[in-house]
Amino acid sequence: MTGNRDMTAETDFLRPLVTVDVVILTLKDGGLQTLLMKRAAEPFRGDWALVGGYIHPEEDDDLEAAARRILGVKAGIAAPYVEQLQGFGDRRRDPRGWTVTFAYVALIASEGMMLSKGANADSVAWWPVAGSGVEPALAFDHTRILAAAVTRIRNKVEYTSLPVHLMPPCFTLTDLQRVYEQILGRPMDKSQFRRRIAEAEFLEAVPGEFRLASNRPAQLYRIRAGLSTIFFDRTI
Amino acid sequence: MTGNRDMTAETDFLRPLVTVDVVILTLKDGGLQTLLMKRAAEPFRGDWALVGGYIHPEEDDDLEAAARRILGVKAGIAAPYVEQLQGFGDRRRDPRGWTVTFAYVALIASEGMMLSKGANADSVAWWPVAGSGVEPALAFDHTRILAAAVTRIRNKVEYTSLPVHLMPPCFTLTDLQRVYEQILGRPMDKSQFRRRIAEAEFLEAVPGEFRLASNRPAQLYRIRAGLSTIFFDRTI
DNA sequence: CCTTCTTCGTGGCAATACGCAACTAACTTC
DNA sequence: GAAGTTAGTTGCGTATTGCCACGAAGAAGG
Repeated sequence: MTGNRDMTAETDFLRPLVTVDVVILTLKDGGLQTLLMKRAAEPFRGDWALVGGYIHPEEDDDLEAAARRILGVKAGIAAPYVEQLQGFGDRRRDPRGWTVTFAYVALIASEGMMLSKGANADSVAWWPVAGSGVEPALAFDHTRILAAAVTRIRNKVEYTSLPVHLMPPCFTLTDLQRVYEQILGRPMDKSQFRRRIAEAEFLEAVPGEFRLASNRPAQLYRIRAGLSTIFFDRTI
Repeated sequence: MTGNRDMTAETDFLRPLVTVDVVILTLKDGGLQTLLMKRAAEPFRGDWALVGGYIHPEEDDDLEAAARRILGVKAGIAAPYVEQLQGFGDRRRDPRGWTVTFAYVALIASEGMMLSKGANADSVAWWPVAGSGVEPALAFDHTRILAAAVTRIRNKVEYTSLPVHLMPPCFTLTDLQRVYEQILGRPMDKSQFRRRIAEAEFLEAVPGEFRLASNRPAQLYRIRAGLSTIFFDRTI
């Protein structure tokens, strides 16, 4: 026992560095992909890592605001779907000392991703997610964080409308079904799928808009105004 | 812009105090109840608050270890079901300055709860959860944390075997059904309930053990060895 | 203009699951 | 041994699901 720890004033407790790490997921080339940055500084220099940064309490009102700011500054991404995943505070996760992180998951549509190089990385790239992880070993405990994120999203897709955040503003029901199928890794029945979407009533047809090809045109849909993620009664 | 923030060494970033707050839930008197401590110190002196404490990075291997240690030290509770809920880091949540917390949820069986008075509280009590909260206004943002915990647990009960952690080591299927009903607030069909439990195969009959009363005795069950929380295919 | 090709969107069952309620079982009490 | 109470199972009408097929709507090509 150190003896004096429990008697010290609150401000004498050990204070860690606090970061936010964001697992950015999108759908590219028929599967989930995540945005990683190659670390330019020690520790783990040269390793791939999640997009993350320190919280600036003076300008970040809360944790989600910090996540969104970091998303903008480090990856040039604005206002996607952002959800807190979990905190990680293992005392050995950072060789520099005790560092805790709040992990977030962000979903963005495949389009409109402008990648800007961060000050702390010399490279940014999309990596395909195989299983619940990615090919290279990641810095810190980021492999574990990524796995937790992918598991969370896969589970949630089973009973929510979460994949709409991976879609462009207008899309067809077939498009949406493909996205569900790619995330869940299994084919779904067209008839069943459309029944579920219809009774959840979170989409609306865009009047007069159709996707045209050399076949029957498909109705375009968009998310009904004011609605965020919908929870279905049962699995989709 | 302060100008010098982004150029400082990592160790110069603002470091918050880091706490763990545990929402302890049990089933008493026919409903969910949560364990609260009356604060003996400022701020919020005299207000009720969640059981919480500072992380001791030298002795807590990770966040869950800290939660379990605090559970033991502050509430005298050992080894129940513990799950991380969410992190809260709003810069205004603590009037003393920036403090972040990792909120946990703990479920314990109604029996075997020895309440010990913590150094920082002059009173400990169980409060019934009405809706998703509790009658008194809580210290800090604990009302919000409690609401998030109750919502999480209620949702999870719909499709998991989570309520077994609120049960004694041996129990009857009728007991378990009552627990589900009390948490979800609605009656369930006996036949349906037993089918779901049977096909999930996470319970085993305790051979020869029966609950005796002035009527037909009921088979006692226990959780099968090595199993934790089960996710059902559909809602129970 | 008519045939072919492709994808869209809906409709039609057979099989399964669910909700509901009755029924039997087992044990105590009077 | 009749009454009362809770345990545990069975049966059945109805709703939901899974699966597949059919018609619709366009482009392309002869």
